Amino acid sequence: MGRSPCCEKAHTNKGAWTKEEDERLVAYIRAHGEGCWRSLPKAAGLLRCGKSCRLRWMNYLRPDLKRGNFTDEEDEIIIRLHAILGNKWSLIAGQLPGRTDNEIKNYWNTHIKRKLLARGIDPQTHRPLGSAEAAAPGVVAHRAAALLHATTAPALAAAAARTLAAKPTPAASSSDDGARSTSTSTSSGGGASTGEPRCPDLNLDLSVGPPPAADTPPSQPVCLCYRLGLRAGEACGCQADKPGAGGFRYFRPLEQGQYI
DNA sequence: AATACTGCCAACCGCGGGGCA
DNA sequence: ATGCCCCGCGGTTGGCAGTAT
Repeated sequence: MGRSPCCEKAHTNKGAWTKEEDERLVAYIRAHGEGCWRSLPKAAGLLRCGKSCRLRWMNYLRPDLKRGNFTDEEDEIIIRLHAILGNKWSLIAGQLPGRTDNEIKNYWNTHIKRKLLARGIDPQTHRPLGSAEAAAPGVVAHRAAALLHATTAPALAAAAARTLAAKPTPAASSSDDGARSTSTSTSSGGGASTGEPRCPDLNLDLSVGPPPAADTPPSQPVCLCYRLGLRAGEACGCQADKPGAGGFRYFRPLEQGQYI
């Protein structure tokens, strides 16, 4: 087939963005909004490919980005979500307003992995280090799929289930610096599951039963964030306290014996 | 002071999926 | 039904800054 290159590479700049380029991009998006990234560079007078423009905007120039260090609370949210979703950085980022997938990915590889290792937890499997058992792909995938069976957010659930089915605890980046310095004792996946929680210090039981202090019966759709112990206005980006409002991320637990 | 090493992060690359003709 | 186009994602790389020797 052969996909054509995304841009005329010979006529595009690469590498770090200059202040002028940033200003042009911001000015254009302010005036026209985010639109077709492929045609944006030309329209904005930038010698960049559309992908580069999108990345620069998404990861650096967007006005709603939260700059600065991650809080401990954000750390814990990332860890919890990673235990369920694996390296689905965009999904994780979706739960952390103002943070980008790239930022979270970098932060994971440089900080959180080390943090987990210091706690004696394998950052890949979220199991105690030294444990002979690794998470069983099938079991984990099925469990995640069940937990994330979506009603109004099929993409999220499907992506999570797909990911975990394909690679339940995706290997960390093999070449990045964080991995270079920390990814030594991790297992390569596979092996039998004992049913033991992947991360014993985290309550990841999202599958059944009402959430804490919930007045919703188990069969009701349940917000993933809510099940993770988040609340709207906190790190949770949805509006779990406003039923019926848009932007919900609801997940309905499967009935007993139900499979996806 | 110079050099080597390490950590961090912005940016790039290639692929997969969805939409559309 | 098929193929193309575009977007978005995850993995990876490169360069800069800080630290150690």
